[in-house]
Amino acid sequence: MLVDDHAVLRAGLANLLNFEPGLTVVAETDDGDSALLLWREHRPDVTLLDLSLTGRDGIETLRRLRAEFPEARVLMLTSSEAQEDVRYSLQAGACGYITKNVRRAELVEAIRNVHAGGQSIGEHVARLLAVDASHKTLSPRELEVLGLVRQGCTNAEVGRMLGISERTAKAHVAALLAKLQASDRAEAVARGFERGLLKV
Amino acid sequence: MLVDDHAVLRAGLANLLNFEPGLTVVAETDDGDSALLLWREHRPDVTLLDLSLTGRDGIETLRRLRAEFPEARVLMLTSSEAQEDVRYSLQAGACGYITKNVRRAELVEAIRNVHAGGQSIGEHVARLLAVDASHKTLSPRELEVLGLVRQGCTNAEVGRMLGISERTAKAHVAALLAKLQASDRAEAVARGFERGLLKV
DNA sequence: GCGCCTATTGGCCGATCGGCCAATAGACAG
DNA sequence: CTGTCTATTGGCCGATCGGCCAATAGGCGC
Repeated sequence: MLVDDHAVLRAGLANLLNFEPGLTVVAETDDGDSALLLWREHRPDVTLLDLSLTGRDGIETLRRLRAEFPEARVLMLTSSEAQEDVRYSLQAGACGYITKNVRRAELVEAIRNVHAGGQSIGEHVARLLAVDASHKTLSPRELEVLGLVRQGCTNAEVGRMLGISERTAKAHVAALLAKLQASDRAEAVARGFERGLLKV
Repeated sequence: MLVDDHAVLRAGLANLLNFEPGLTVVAETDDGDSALLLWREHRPDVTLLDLSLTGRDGIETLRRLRAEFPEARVLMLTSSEAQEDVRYSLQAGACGYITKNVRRAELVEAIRNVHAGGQSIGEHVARLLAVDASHKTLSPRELEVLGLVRQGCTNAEVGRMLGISERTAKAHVAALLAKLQASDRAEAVARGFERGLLKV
């Protein structure tokens, strides 16, 4: 099954995969919610899933799918190289993660691999994971603060928005800077985008 | 001709377009430099061009192609919705700009349109252009400063890096904040990413 | 040639930041 | 039950920031 918001890629992919012996595309959609419906209906052996979908995002769709069907085998096929995307995908139960610039043969191999029960991580992606592993994860609160800092909030404003004292906001920002290895809030925001914590 | 760093999409697209009466894919590549070579050799009626390529980026490739062959008709086909990407593409002489989540029929229509000498701007993209038009453009120097601010440089450091006084660096940062409508450097960095001035 | 934009620099100042010290309370895991 | 993590708050201070004033010089278009 194909789940991707690029109809052109889906069509092309379907065409391509159907020519591979043993592979058949049984369903496709650009929408996270209908992906769940289609999965129930078709029970595909392998699901190719993009991160950016029309409705709900790919990670959320993956979580819901795996919650309902733990046996679902999902191979992330996306163009995002953000470290957080990779990590959250695998944590949410994806069997693999490859970027869209793979060659045809690699994709087919990854699909067969996942179908056989294996894991498939692109080598480039594996490097991202390694880098990511050295990162400290931000707490939910810190993520919230990062979002406000991104909007230009001062520490006092962050405090007001979250109903906490300015002092506490400062503590969160300080934690942010340390975990993101940033020397000021501007760099912290940049790191947030680079790591995929912040989206455009 | 297809120029896109996603081999899978290229293959699919080629397959798909070759089924359209009157359309034939004569060449494809994932690399900006070889795109120029292939254009010279094949003189395609229409070139589909992505922004992210293996070597040189799409905008640069577009500029070089148009410089050498002003008659080249190029339709940008990309997943970027960054305002600057749209603007620079059209300024560099693209005949159209559509995002990869178009439906097949729309893509084919756009190709025929561009081939006939028209312009093809997706409606979603047109809205981005409208928003972008209200933006003031950053000077090259300001872009440079934004890049340093992103890295966490203080005004003094920016001055040192650029061989100018801290005071001048401050002036540039002040100009940045005004043009990006940001209240501090953190928000300026965020706006930079949102507008496509900064890349992950 | 005149005007606009860009790049450059100066002084001044209050607001804000980031780093240092230390402390309490709740949650969740081992 | 103990320990680690998160969230919370306080004071203090030098460094940095962003905004205000104004000025000069070069480039580019009308």
